[in-house]
Amino acid sequence: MSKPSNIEVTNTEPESVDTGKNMKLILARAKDQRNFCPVRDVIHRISDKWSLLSILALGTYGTLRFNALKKEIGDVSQRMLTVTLRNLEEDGFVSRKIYAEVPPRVEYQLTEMGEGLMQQALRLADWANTQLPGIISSRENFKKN
Amino acid sequence: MSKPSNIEVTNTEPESVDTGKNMKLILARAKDQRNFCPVRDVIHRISDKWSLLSILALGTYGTLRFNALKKEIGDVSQRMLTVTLRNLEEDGFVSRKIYAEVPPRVEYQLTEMGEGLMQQALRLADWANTQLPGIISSRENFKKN
DNA sequence: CAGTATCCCTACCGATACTG
DNA sequence: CAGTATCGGTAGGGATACTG
Repeated sequence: MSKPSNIEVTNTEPESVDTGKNMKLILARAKDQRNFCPVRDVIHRISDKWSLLSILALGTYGTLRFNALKKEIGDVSQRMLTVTLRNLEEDGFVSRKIYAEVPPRVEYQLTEMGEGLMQQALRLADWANTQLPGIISSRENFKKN
Repeated sequence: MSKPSNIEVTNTEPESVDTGKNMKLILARAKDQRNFCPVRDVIHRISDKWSLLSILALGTYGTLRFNALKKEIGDVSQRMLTVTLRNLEEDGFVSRKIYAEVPPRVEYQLTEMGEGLMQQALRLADWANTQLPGIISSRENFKKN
């Protein structure tokens, strides 16, 4: 649990699925790390209601103050934006700079790791978009049965 | 909402982040689709507690019966495995074949789309693993302040 | 401006018991 | 074997009010 000494998951070939014994290793590790799995961890972080939108907004504008970000996202509550940003900051995806002024000014921006996360999200978005028609028709088909 | 006529997100270059006006389009669409966004949809599907593990198990073994899958995952409740599999089936990631026998036999396996989803997950896993040290140290640093 | 603090509501999830 | 049905606990999230 200390350090991930050897990474079994190294899908450099996006077209092919790892098969056979390698998959068993991956599965075994996934089960092992049930309570501390980096994948689930990252997914959990971006799967809440506002993280992705916050990351996308920061990626778009570079730097945003709290209320500018809030206005940009639109319908997020003040509380939830604070919680979201603190979590992202804690994990190192977002940096937070406080300027000692009155009234206070706080600026948020993506860290390098945060930009990496956004790229992962965009990738997933790309794939999801291509799959969308299939998902929708599958759902409609499911309803009928 | 009917069909995604033009896909703006086409990150074929994994090394670079889309910048400028393209990002604004992406952000605008993400906000627009707040209540029906394919990305959030897919993320939401795989972000629950058991979907990823189920997909990984099915990807590993190819075909599994309900109780075999349950045993493989280990600590999932019967109810939650049923719910998880139904959701995955509804979206077209998992197929479910019922054999008219007594006692009943039901076999689950990944669809083609499900294998695609697993590949996306493995990709994300790969990235997450490389980022893990950074995330951990960021968290520890955060605690101190 | 950029937050906390409080309350409350809902969705997810687990345990247990029952069934075709 | 492969599920439902029911209940109850917990975490995510929103509304509102207050503050350095």
